[in-house]
Amino acid sequence: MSKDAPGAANNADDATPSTSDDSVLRSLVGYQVRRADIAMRQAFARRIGTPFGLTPVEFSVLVLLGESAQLTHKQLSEALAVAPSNMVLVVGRLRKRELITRTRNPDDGRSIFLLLTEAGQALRDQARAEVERMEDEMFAGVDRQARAQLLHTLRQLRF
Amino acid sequence: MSKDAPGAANNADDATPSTSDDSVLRSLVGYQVRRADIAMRQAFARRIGTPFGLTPVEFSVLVLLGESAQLTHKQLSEALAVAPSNMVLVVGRLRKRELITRTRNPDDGRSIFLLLTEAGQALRDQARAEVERMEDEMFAGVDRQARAQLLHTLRQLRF
DNA sequence: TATTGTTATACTCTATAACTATA
DNA sequence: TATAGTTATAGAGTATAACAATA
Repeated sequence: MSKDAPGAANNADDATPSTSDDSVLRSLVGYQVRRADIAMRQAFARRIGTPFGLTPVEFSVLVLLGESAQLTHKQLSEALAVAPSNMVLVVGRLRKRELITRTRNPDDGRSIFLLLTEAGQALRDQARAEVERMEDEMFAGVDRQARAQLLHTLRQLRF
Repeated sequence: MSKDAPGAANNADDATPSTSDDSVLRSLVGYQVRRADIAMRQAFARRIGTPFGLTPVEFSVLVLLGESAQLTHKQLSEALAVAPSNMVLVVGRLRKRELITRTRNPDDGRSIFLLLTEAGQALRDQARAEVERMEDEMFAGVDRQARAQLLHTLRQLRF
């Protein structure tokens, strides 16, 4: 089916000897997912991380708070698979930049509602637009149907 | 353009409030790839890492050396996107366990050829079989065509 | 007693700089 | 001078244990 892009065979003294491109690693999903993750995190760092001063997790927190106000540390922690102790640090950084504020939960004194400030909303909008441009460019050669199926298949992963 | 995935509104006292499952994060490839990577690394740790004492990179080194004898540190480093200084540590661990051996390159005294021992080959075969079983299970609900297309699309990523 | 947020800490991965020996 | 391997180290990300406040 897929032509599998064989590429030119390498000469023995070629500068690009047998790499992982030829390997059975190529057919392991775990390997390809890891490579894609590395590539996308590097692109994120260059396109969003440096210009906006946001890590992927910080960006995700802004997006989630932009959709549902009054999430708690715990909810963010679970949604993003970040340990509660580490989420405190993430939220602390965003709070110091006045991108989010806190209000106590009136019904349960243990938890704290987090909320985007206007600056937080503005940064979220800019960053999100840039992320979408970035992904469009990275998948420029891939038709939208294949890209949609990629998302669909990844979501079916059992873990 | 994008319909912004409204989803059902959550009750305030719902046990499953708006998580990333409802979020626009769901439609970002970078986010889904990262989730898949985390899931597959956890599964790898449980199924291969602990029983065989191998990290994903160590496993990949064994696979590459199993296919092309006499690779160098530099070649492994480039193929697996691991810094040369860190590859030294990876190879050092495998060497201490006598899974690989070293022979000097007779044509260039600077580089060193790495080679699987018999124990290294045996471990590689066992680990690789287990990895394939693991992936089959994790993609049990996904037809083989979709799984093949997943690999194909991931490989098309531009970075 | 259990849960939320928090602090402190350790551990792994990754990145960078500098050194050696060979070319 | 350039390259392969190596050492040491610093940083980021992640994981764990313990604690205070609240339920």
